[in-house]
Amino acid sequence: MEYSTLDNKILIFDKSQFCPKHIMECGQLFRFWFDEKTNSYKVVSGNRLATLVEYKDRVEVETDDIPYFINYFDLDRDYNIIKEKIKDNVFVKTAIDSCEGLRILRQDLLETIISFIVSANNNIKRIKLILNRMAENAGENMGDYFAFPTYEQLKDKDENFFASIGAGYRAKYLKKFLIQYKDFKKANYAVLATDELRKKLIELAGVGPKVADCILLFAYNRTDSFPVDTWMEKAYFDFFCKQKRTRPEIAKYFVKKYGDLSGFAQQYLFYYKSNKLS
DNA sequence: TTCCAGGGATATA
DNA sequence: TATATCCATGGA
Repeated sequence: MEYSTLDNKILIFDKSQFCPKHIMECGQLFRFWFDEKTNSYKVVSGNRLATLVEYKDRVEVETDDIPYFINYFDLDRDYNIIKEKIKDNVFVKTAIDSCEGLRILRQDLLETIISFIVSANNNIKRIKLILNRMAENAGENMGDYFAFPTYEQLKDKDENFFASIGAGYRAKYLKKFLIQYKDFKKANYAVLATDELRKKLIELAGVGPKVADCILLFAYNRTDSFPVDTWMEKAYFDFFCKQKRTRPEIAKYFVKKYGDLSGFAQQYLFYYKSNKLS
């Protein structure tokens, strides 16, 4: 996709490939805030901030770290080619039309794993609440916002800390995960093939098949993964096939169908279904 | 009051 | 390997 930079801004004129609302509100990240007064989104990734301001003819991404957010927003990928390739089904076509300009982000690994451990059997509003309280109570105060906590800031927190910010029964998973994470990070599993990497992720506390697929897609950019949650299970039965399958089997069904474009198809369908646009 | 949310861990067979 | 049950919390 074409874009340019000017001072502390990234300028994007092709709004069909970059819509702040659709990128932010599709459930792949949780630390963002919409400001009605300025019609803009603020998004925090780790300790970095970007502000997305939408105008009639363009979107401006304001940030102090332009290279980081060029990668974060995956700006060098052409989504119009992808959209054309997966429009094989009227529901996918309708889903894409409902959220054109959605992009899959390249997010920080630790923040993504923690976010999706918290997401299990939870709703987006409460996931955001829990993660923001985690940042406010353990992360660095950056003035206008709180950074997501680093591993060093989290590793000595006990289970009670995570319970106190509302994580519920996931508190013990988070504590156990942090103990496992040091060796996980050291192992450099990023070189593994997607299926092997998924197995390693599932060994982590609080990470099952669905959460692993979210980590694969949103942190490792493995677009040959297809997270199946309660909404995608509904989409499968409503739009694709009446045959009863478990969630991992539904995921395999879609990966066989969409291959390396599975993750994109999944995000369009998730946005469409979870926002009850059908 | 009951159901549900970007499910996972555990027990049981 | 396959199924059933339990799990904190808060909004609908």
